[in-house]
Amino acid sequence: MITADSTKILKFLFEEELLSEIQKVSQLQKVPKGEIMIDVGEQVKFIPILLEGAIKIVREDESGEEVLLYYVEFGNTCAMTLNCCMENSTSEIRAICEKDTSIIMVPVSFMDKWLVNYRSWRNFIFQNYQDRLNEMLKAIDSLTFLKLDERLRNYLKEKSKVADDSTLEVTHLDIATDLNSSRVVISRLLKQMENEGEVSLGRNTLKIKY
Amino acid sequence: MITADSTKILKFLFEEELLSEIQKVSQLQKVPKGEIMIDVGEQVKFIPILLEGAIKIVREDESGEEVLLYYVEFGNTCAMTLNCCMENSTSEIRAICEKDTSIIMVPVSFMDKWLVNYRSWRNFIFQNYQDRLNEMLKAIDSLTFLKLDERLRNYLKEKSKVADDSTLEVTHLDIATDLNSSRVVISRLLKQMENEGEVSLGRNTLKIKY
DNA sequence: TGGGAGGTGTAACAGATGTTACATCCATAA
DNA sequence: TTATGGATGTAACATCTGTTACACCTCCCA
Repeated sequence: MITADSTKILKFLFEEELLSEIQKVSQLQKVPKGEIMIDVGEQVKFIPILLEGAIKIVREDESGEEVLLYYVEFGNTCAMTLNCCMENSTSEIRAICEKDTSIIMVPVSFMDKWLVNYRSWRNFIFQNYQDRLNEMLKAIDSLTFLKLDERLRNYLKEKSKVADDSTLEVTHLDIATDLNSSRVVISRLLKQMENEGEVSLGRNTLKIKY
Repeated sequence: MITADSTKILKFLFEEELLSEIQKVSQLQKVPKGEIMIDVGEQVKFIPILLEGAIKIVREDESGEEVLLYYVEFGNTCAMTLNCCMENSTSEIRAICEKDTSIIMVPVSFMDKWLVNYRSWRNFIFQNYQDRLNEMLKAIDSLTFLKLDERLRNYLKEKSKVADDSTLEVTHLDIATDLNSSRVVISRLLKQMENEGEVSLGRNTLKIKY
């Protein structure tokens, strides 16, 4: 059970009746920046809907190497998670809070009933699957067709969009991890970009200039 | 309208009543090996369900470079296509017949009604979204974490599984295109694999030894 | 206040992949 | 039969990315 106020900002997504159902059965969770919300191998029994903040979704292989897949923002859910909560399998991805975040947790048991009863719920679920497929496609494009310098540019642009700030608080190592590269390589490329006037660099910060 | 026989082999997926609805409203299409079924930028107004054969799904960038995403086989549909037929957008991918193929084309207008009325249809659609997301994840893993020689091995294994034959009819250029690499590089790696006894090479053919 | 941990800069080198160039081989159409 | 185009083999080289090593800086805590 959560307050009606919490769900009100989702009224552009769901009809009144569904909103009050959501409100009745869900829990509100606040997760601070940097915290791992869902980790690889965990069971998930809730459908998370993002009220505020942003979550970054990361893939990890057996040897512990990572790569950033995409961000989930306000009003969306993570289809990769739907995946595992419907199949009763474990998470293939890690979800990390990029900002302080509030999410509504809907028990997965309502999924099917709402699909039948609410068109808006069907739309929501499908829209999310489609958005996630498109994000994955973008990730594949980037990995396949772009060199690291372009991937880096896109990464910084996207990250600054999510942060809504052209100054980012990141280390070169953070970036290297997200791009599955190495710190030295990222430092090299960033220095080049600085020389070209694309960014300015500082300890733990980086400003994108337009 | 198609014959009842055509849909009978899908009875492990759908209940009797839905099967007969499908039969009433669908069209059967046969597409020969090598033909492009759906191309980038095309509108799709049918949900394709594969009865026989296999389809390979390929991503292309603006400059015409390609990469293989995954195969769709018997009893499945292509979620990337669902995507575009539901949103009324155009296809982001190309679908090419890997073998002679029969598909049922279901008009997209039935999608929503069946979602409400048939649990088996809901399961089918969600299972497909999830399978496709997992295939995309596999593609990302491969592109991110593997060197080209391992990607090549996986590619050959997968292709031989789909063909159900350890002898493949392919040129080195075909392979290079699917992996977004270059012919010379693939020839080099294949020659190495031949020297290690992993494959034997011939003109237009390649046999995988175990 | 001194020392350690983590962040950044840079050079030198290694390995993987892509490119160019050219030879040869095979199948088939003229 | 010969000519042509596509397929393959191979060498030499270019480029991108990763690795290792080390210097130096900043911050914070003992």
